[in-house]
Amino acid sequence: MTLHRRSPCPIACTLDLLGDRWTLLIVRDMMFLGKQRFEEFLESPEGISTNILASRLKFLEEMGLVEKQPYSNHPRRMNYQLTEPGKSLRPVLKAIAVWGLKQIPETRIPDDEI
Amino acid sequence: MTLHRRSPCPIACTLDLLGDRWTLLIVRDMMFLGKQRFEEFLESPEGISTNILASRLKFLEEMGLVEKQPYSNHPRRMNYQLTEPGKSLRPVLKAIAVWGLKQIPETRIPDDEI
DNA sequence: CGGGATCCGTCTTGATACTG
DNA sequence: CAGTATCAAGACGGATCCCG
Repeated sequence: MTLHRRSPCPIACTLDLLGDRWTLLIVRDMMFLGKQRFEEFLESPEGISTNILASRLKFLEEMGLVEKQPYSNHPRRMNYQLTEPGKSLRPVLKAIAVWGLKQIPETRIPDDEI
Repeated sequence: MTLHRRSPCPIACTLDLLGDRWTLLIVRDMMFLGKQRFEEFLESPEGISTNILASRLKFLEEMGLVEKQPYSNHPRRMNYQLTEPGKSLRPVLKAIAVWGLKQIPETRIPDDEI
């Protein structure tokens, strides 16, 4: 969540935004698992905690990668969806997944993930 | 530097290894700028500090992504080079760079970077 | 001089408890 | 259900020290 830009390098800047252990997992859940609600993200096996999830969702929203909308007529039910810039992270997640599958033993794509 | 595996997901596992603001920048310096020495990494504009650099280099070595060798006949001069698994991160860095260039304003590839 | 290790103050993370 | 408050633990950064 660093907002200070360390250099003009696109790799450094992207890592400033997304270089942590959680942010891209939320994007993964949205992109490949179709998750949209706070509680759904909490259910992922990595076990993100509520304050981290809230702060990352807010940051993704501020970055314009995610949009938050009220869910139909439920009072406090929120819906998080990837924007087009958010969806454009797909090749990044794909490259990371491919590398992990090849280089890290015993990683695998769950059945419900594309 | 988390060694605890949160899930079998290749994205989560890769983020456990490389999901921080510094590790992939060292790989970038090796891969695109041909840097090989401690002092060269320190010179990058992002300004990594010596303790962080030392710990990340050690971790990359432990992961088998980097190899450390004595430099010719200089006594303590060390040489850090990417192994084949390390070099296989190229598509990941490429995808990150492409995304950053397109989505983050005022990022650019320095002239000396490919 | 090159390559770290160590200390220390600060900032960030994350687990848990709590709230509307 | 969807978060916020709290607070301990860890990561960062930078200065300095050390060692061949």
